[in-house]
Amino acid sequence: MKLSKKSEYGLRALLELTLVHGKSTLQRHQIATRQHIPIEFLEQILLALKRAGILSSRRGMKGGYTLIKSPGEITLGQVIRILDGPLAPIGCVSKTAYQKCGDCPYADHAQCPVQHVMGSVRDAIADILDHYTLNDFASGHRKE
Amino acid sequence: MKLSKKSEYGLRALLELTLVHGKSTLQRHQIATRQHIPIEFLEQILLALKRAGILSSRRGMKGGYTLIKSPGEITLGQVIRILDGPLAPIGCVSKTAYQKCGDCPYADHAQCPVQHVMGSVRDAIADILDHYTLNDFASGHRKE
DNA sequence: ATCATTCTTGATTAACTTACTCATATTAGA
DNA sequence: TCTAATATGAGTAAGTTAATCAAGAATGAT
Repeated sequence: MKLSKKSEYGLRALLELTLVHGKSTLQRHQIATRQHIPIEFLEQILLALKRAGILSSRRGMKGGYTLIKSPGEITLGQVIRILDGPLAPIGCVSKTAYQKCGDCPYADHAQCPVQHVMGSVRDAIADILDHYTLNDFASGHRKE
Repeated sequence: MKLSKKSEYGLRALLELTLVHGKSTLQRHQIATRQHIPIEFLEQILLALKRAGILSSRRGMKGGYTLIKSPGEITLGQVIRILDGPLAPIGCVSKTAYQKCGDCPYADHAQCPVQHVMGSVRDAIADILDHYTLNDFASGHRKE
């Protein structure tokens, strides 16, 4: 049930970008020093987020990274799915990346007790993270 | 956010023991074949659960494993903590195994946005798993 | 007592994942 | 064209997961 460093760093990097959103861009070394993230690892993370359409970048002098969407439209759930994969504790209860469990002894999957509990765990996690935006994150509390 | 095979196997093994609880004991090979679990790996899991005081065992002919407590008193949260460690997504929000995050740039930990969200995720997970007993698990739904 | 059966313990391992690092592009601005 | 920045891909050390193996110790049956 762990959040990887990759996701943690990713969230912290996006936090910095949220704080300056609309005002300026940030370069990787600025993000790295502000959040104590190893710079080369941070780079990979930023590029993954870029490929996923969450931020854009410019090279050369005056280059840097910016959020491409408004921080109110990006949820932590989206970010963690990009960097860590599905939120679900096991593949067979994932809604965004379902995978059937090969060795499950329950022919009728709906009867599997593991699937039953883990389904509710997944829903509880997703309910929080898919409604928690970068704005909520930056202000320290969820809106609504 | 993954549940390990170890915990999954552990839960499925305890399910079998719950089904025969009060009636008979089960040997490791019975559990292994009923739930398609590699037998030597299962053994490690059963012994960990034994050391944790959840089940007892007898050697020799007519040996086997039994639940030492009533299935209504054992929660999935307990089992997963034994086999996988804390439920919390990051150490700094664990209530049963707190660990401060060394590189966190927030001097005042209560101000850390990551800690804030992950705290509620932890609570949501624990709220489900710490109230879900082996009885609920075996019958496929939570009591209350 | 002895033997087969079953749990017990500890060591070992192959494959995978995590968290990086490094080298080498490529692009943009001065 | 020189320099500051991002881009890309390969490589790696350490740790975790999911087992496997071998040898020991307790129990019951004969």
